[in-house]
Amino acid sequence: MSAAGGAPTPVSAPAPALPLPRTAPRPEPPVRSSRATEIVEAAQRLLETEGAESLTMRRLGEVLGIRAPSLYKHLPGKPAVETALIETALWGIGDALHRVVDAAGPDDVVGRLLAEYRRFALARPNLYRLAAADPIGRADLTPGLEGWSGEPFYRATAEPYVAQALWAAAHGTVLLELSDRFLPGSDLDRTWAALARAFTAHAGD
Amino acid sequence: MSAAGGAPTPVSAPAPALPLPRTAPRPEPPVRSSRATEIVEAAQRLLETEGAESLTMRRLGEVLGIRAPSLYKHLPGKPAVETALIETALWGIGDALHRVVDAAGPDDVVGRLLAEYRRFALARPNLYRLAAADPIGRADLTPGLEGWSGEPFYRATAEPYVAQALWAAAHGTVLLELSDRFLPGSDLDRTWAALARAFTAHAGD
DNA sequence: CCCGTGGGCTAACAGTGTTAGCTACGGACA
DNA sequence: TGTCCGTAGCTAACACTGTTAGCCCACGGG
Repeated sequence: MSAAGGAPTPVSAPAPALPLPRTAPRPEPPVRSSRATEIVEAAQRLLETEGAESLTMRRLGEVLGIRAPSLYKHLPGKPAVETALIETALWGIGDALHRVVDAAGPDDVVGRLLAEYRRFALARPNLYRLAAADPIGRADLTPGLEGWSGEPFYRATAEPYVAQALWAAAHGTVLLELSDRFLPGSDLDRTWAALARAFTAHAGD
Repeated sequence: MSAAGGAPTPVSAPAPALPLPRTAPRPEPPVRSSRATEIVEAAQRLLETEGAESLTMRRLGEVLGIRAPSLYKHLPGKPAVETALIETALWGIGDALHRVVDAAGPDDVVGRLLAEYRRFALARPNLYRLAAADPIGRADLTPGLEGWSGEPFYRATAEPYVAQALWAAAHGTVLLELSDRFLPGSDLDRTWAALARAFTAHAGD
């Protein structure tokens, strides 16, 4: 999987220079009280079944048979709920993608990675959108989680900046697909295929 | 600008099959009353200077020397203000990108296009984020605007699905850069360069 | 003169996140 | 057994959001 080797060898690039965690360990999930865990799980169900606009403190209390202010006995506020959900998403994505990179040989790692990324996001659209919402409370995230969850892209490309570009491209494509913003009638499989092709070596051309 | 032209000829692909507007005319901006125009302009200033959370009807009235309910004499509601701002963004992006494709010869069109896309978004971060927010009120957008503003990507790649992938990739990269979600210490110029390289023909390799 | 309309106003409603303060239960300890 | 204290619920309330109803005044045309 070096330079002139077999398949994935991405676009040749100038010298990489960036301190990167190559095999960061999976971070430890934070310890939460059992009731807090129940609340977060209920929030996730609520988010997926009824959408982001229904994820309100009063509604969340309602599905738990509780009034909204009581939630504050277990969690400091709504941002904490959202952060917990974002972490759920990041752990899920990280596990799924690492699994793909572990399993697949180096033939078409990029394609498999993109497929899994897409599959994950489409299966939990509201959760993915929440995690993609702009002002991520990075200070409150489990340290190392964000990096670890994106690491499979680095493992699959072997060049840091290509990895970042690939990750960003996957992110953007998923977002546009979720928001249904591609031209009506588009065959999105082909869009994803074009993306994979762009990030795969063109030795056979 | 046909198929077997000069340089940009991207990744070779199977048969494209999608009804695509190749040179859609620039849509007509909607006619708004002069007061409504003032309001939208004030909203844009407010959005850029104070951020999205300050874009509230009361605050918007305040900067205009007016109470919030009076705004409803000119515009049907807040979604209408946001739609107007999104249209502003789309027209701006479309004009800027078409200009690039018009001017640049076919050498490194992709790179120039990406650079301009990035420049535009970074100059108006809050506006771009607003336009990127998920549930775009497509029904209320000026017809043809969305397609026209993305058309430069099609002109630059000559293959529809590569164009979609490139557009999505640019979108995702901008969003991550705006949200500061790349690894700290990253040289984003290099990330963008890697993206451009991935979508450029590798004839010289 | 009268009348309508454009463009402002206040009051109010339903909904949001959040805080303060009360209360009831349940387990630990003297 | 009696006391105490923390846990986990509650109601009332505040400040904020978008939005509607209804009032009022100035201006311009028949």
